[in-house]
Parts: sequence; structure tokens; C-alpha cells
Amino acid sequence: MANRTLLLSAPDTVEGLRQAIQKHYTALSPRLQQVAELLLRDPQAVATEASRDLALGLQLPASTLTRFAKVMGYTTFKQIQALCKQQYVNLPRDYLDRIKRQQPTDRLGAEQPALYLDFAHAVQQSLQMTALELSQGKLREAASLLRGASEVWIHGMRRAYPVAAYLHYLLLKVGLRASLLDSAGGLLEPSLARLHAQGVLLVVTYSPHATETEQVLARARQLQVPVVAFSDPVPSPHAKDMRVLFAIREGEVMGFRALSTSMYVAQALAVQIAQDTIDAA
Amino acid sequence: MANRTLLLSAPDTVEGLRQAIQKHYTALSPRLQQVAELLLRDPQAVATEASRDLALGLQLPASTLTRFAKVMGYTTFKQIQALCKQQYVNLPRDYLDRIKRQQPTDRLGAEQPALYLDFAHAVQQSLQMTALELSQGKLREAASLLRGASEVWIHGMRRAYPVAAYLHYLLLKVGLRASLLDSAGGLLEPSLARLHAQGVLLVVTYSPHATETEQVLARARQLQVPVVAFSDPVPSPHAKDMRVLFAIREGEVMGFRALSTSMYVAQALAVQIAQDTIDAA
DNA sequence: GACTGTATGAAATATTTATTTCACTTCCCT
DNA sequence: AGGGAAGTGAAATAAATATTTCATACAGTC
Repeated sequence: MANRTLLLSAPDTVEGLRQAIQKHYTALSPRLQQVAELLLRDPQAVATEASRDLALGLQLPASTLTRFAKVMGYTTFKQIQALCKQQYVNLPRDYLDRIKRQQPTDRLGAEQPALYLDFAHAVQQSLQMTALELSQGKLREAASLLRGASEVWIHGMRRAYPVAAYLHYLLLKVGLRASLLDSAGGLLEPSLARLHAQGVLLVVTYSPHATETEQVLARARQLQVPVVAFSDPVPSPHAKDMRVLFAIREGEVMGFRALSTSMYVAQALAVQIAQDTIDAA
Repeated sequence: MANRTLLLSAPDTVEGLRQAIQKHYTALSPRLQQVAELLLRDPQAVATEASRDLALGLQLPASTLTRFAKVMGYTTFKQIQALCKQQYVNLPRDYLDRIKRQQPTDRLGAEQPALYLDFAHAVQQSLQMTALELSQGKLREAASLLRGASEVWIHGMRRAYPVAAYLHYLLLKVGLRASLLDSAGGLLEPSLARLHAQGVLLVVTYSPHATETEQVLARARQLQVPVVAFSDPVPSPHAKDMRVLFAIREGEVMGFRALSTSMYVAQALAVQIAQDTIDAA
């Protein structure tokens, strides 16, 4: 009457579930095997699509999914969905929580798990998300804009400065005429006077934006200089003036936001330019 | 009565939506801005979590989400959710997996992989290796050396310069007395004359080493200034003079070596210093 | 070829999730 | 201050999604 009851106790990670499936696969009925296959093949679909649609895709009734969950020891299929969602989503937030919670309290007793490992993890997450969201189109657009410019001005203050400096290095290396706009020696103002619409402004800025940067952007807008920007996903009043905007979400530990991902995007941009230059020849 | 009706026609990609948000952000009401921010900051959450939970996280009623969708030109918030889901389902699945599991890049044949995904992979490899090899002990030693210095001089040329600039920013932020030694205005020589053994030299250099860097190191050795170095794993004649040496193997694609991992180590060092400083209080 | 236990799909029900409505507030504008 | 438009939250309604039930089909056993 009742479908064969539980084969085992419910794993609470996707990995555990995968193993359980591998182990008991042959003991499952044909329809249930289909569900198992889906789970191995495309856990992401399970995470994002509705059970109804998953069932449709497999050409079987939704009840089979629920049944599968029961057989695997869960009470509902929703639990399996939740598991899959976690796998792909929870990481960044989870991480921030951990830092927040561990910050003030325990310091005395046992050796604390090294912070830098967590941090590496955060960078990795940021990198992965950025890599997936980065579109070839946007990269190409920025590259062609920069390649077509008679001159490229690069600007970035404070935390953004290292990225600006790297872009400067990279653009010179790929043969562009690039210069760094900074306030050293009070030369920012005079430099701004020389912007023109045949050049391109490449600006790196994270919120809260430096006043110098505001100034540079205002000037660029006034002179209709095209702008390529590296920034964070926080909305900015200047956003609408930017021709290409790379919104980069960096990892953060104890109030230190990282720069690794921005450096990555900078490199990707330089390589795109190099490649276009080669192709054009 | 009715909330301001559509500002525009509904974008049908996440990227388009992002741009629309950036553009009209300032025209949105405070609550709607909150939703906009979430969408920029964490589209993945929008893809997987229920609107009810998203609203909960933002501490506002679910109706606001629907309202947001209306204002952006959609008829329901569900459409936005669908958009976000696509983003993660439609993308080349194998790359997600590849990046995630850092499997070796094996040719899949048909498709020409986007180059920037290969970088992401290379960077991730490097990051992982470095994080695993980085020892708490070494980090602590460097941190205590720097904390104990009366002054920290930071030096890095060319490709190393962005890292040096970042270290400069970070060390100032954690309250150390730090200055950048560069050759701007021909001031390198005179600055070198002022090094002394109570300070610490923090040098970033990758092979082949810049002549200025050689000069700085020679001087430090002569004056017995302790040296903390960021470098690559290539053996250097100066290695034995360095008190702490972080050997960082950066990923490389098409002759462009990355800097992401060096930036990571820089941050880890700063965090270690910050933590020690807190503990000491 | 009846008997039994499992497997399956369709429909009914329950639950969750999203949208709409409406009353209330707030912020202008005069 | 007074009137109106826009903004907001809570509750009601609608839609969707998931689970349960049940009737039937199928396979193996005697």
C-alpha cells in the first residue's frame, strides 16, 4: 500500500544526499530513479524551479517528487529544495553573519579557526559571482571604447587607488595612452581642464565616494567625456552618466573590504583589449 | 493614489534591469530604493528566496516588492524573480561547476570558453593554494614586527606598486605609521638615507626585480632594517635577509600575471594586525 | 487466472507565496 | 493650518505550489 518507507535517515547536505542516492539508486523504482538523476545532474534546477515544473520536465506527476523525498527519509520534498538552495545562495550572507557573531565574544580559550581562511572563502565567493555575472558584451564594449580613445585618464582615490594604479600599469602594457589623474601636488584641477570628448575617463570608485572623484565625474559629464567605471553595486547618482559600469561586489572582513575581485576584472579587461588588438591586426 | 506608474518599459535581462535601477534610483521612494539595493547587491537571493522572506529581510511588507516591480514596468514581482533565476540557470553550467570545484581546465571541445572564466579559475587556484600554505605563525610574526616598528616604509615598483599602495592604505587604516617609498620626484635616494633599524621595510617585489627595489633592499641590509617581503616563489639573492617572506604564486594567463592573491595576503596581514591591536587593549 | 503487494497518475486538499485593496500617514504646497 | 498627492503597512484576496488521497495498473506468486 504505502510506498516503501524510508531507506535511511535524511542527509542534511547536498553532498550527503548525493552519496545516499548513489548508494541506493538501484533499489529505487524507475520513476524515483528519474528524480534521483535530476538531483545528481542538476541540483541547481531543483533549487530554483518549482516542483511542478521539475515534474513537468521529467514528464511525471508532482506527487513522485514528494514520494521521492519520503523514501529518502525526508518528510517533504521542500526540504530537499531548501538544501539545494542553500548550496548556491547562503554562502555570502552566512559568512558575514559568522564574522559579526565571532567578533566581540570568545577570545580566551581554544585556538580560533584562522580568520584568513574564512576570508579566502569570501574572496572566492565574490570572484565566482563576479565571473559568472561578467558579460563578454560589457567587457567588449569597454575594451572597444578604450581602444578607440585618443587618450585614457584613470582616476581612483583611497581604497580605489591601488586598482587605478593597476589599470594604469595594464593599459600602458597593452599599448594605450593612459595617465593617472590624482591629486598629487595639487595637480588634479589643472589636469581636469584638459579633458576632452575624444578621450575616455576610467574611474574606480566605491561608496562612499571621495569628493575628488565627484569632482572628476562632474567635469567629465560637463565635457561629455565617456566614462567607464569600476564600482560596487551600491546605486550612485552618477551611474546614469556612465557608458560602461562594472558593479563589483567584494568580500568583506571586519570592515576591510577586499580588492581581489576588482583586480581580477581589471585584468580581464586588459586581456580583452590585448586580444582585440591582436585580432584587429 | 496609485503609486507613480511605470517609469520605463521592463528590461528582460538582469543586466538591463541593473542599468535601469542605476539610472532611476534617485527617483525611487526610500522603500523602493531598499528593494533596488537588494537587487543590485544580491540578485541570487531574489532568485531563490520567497518574496515573503526577502521582504522580511528588508523589514518591509511584501507589497513593497510588488510595487517595485510595477514601478519598474513589470506587472508582477514574479517576473523579476524569474529574470534572476534565469541568470543562474541559463549560464554555462559547466563553468559554474568548474570554477566551483577548481577542476583542471580540460577541453570540452565545441565551445570556445570565454577567456575571463579561465582567469577566474587561475586566480581561484592561486588563492586556494596560498590560503592553505599561509600559516598563522608567519602572519603573526609579520604582524608583530610591523606593530613594533617605530615606522614602516613600504616599497613596490611597476606591477608590485598597486600592492604596495594597498598595503600603505591598509596600514594607515590600522593605525601604523606608514609611508610609501617611491621614486616620484627623484625622492627615493634621499628617503633611503633616513631608514633606521627601529623601523621596518615592507617590500613587494616580483622577479625580475626592479633596480630601484634592489637599491632599497641593499640599503636596508646595510642599515640592518628588518624586512617583510611579498614576493613570488622564485629564489632571490635577498631572501636570506628577509625576516618574513610571503611567497605568493599568482595565476597567469596569456602572460598577464594576476595580483588578486597578493591583495588577499595584504588584507589578511592587515586584519591580523587589527586583531592583535584589539587583543592588546 | 485470482491474490497480493508495490508503483503510478490524476484529482482533491492543504499550504505557501504573491498581489490587491484600503485605511492611514507623511510631506508638500499654498 | 488645510487640502491633496504620494508613500506606506496590514489585512484580504488571489494565485501558485506542494502534499495527500485514492483508484487503477502492473508484476510476481501460488
